[in-house]
Amino acid sequence: MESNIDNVRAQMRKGMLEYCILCILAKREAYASAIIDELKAANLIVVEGTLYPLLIRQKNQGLLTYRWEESTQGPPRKYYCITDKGREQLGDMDTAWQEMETAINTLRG
Amino acid sequence: MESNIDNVRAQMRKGMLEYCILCILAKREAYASAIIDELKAANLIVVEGTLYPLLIRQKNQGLLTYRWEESTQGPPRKYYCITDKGREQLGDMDTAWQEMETAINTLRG
DNA sequence: TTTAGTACCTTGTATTGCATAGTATTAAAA
DNA sequence: TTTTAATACTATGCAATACAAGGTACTAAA
Repeated sequence: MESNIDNVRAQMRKGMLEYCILCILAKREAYASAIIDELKAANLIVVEGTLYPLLIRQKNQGLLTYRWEESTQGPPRKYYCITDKGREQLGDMDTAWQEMETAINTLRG
Repeated sequence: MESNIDNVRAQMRKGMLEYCILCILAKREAYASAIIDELKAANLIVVEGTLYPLLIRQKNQGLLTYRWEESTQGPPRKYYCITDKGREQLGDMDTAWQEMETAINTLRG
């Protein structure tokens, strides 16, 4: 049986990963593995099979673009960067996040 | 077409309502309509069809109990109150929430 | 006795998030 | 030359949420 808190975390995380991706790419462009590393550094464990569909979806929504860059350590890397539309969406997400923080503080206080 | 921020809010909210219910009931027992009112006061709009199944599930998980109380303004009310197990779960959820806050601050900072 | 207000509950469904598992490509290392 | 490590990508499907819509039942007032 799965521990309860794991499920709680999983549920809370839903809808947050897209926000996290935009947060990362708002600071600098990055390729998938680097994004995964940064998420891991923030204690959010994400695997490739989770991240790629998200990146593709955000790219298709016009929130991201990408460019190829050669690497001496394997195949070319796909560097994603945020678009103007992506920054706009990120602003909306900041707002939503702050509202959620406010709501929790109101209820918990 | 639905506005983007509404969708963002909806996604972020997923998984948060159970936490919010426990937050409310940790302060005082309440019946469904009162819970909806308090959620609304925190800018979280929830309808009955959403709340009732959640309350029933949390009751079945042993997180809540309830007692009936007569009302002079209509049918009896079902007052829910949080159990010890519910407070334990609430503690886990507080932890998960704080971890999420930390993660976002790390990524956004 | 009908109507309005309050309260509780159920069912079905759209959405969709994301995990699992597997494939393909490149270059360096053995 | 073969293996390994790093990277990119796809397909499939489970699990879970929250909402919409509809139903039941009790009380009091018109």
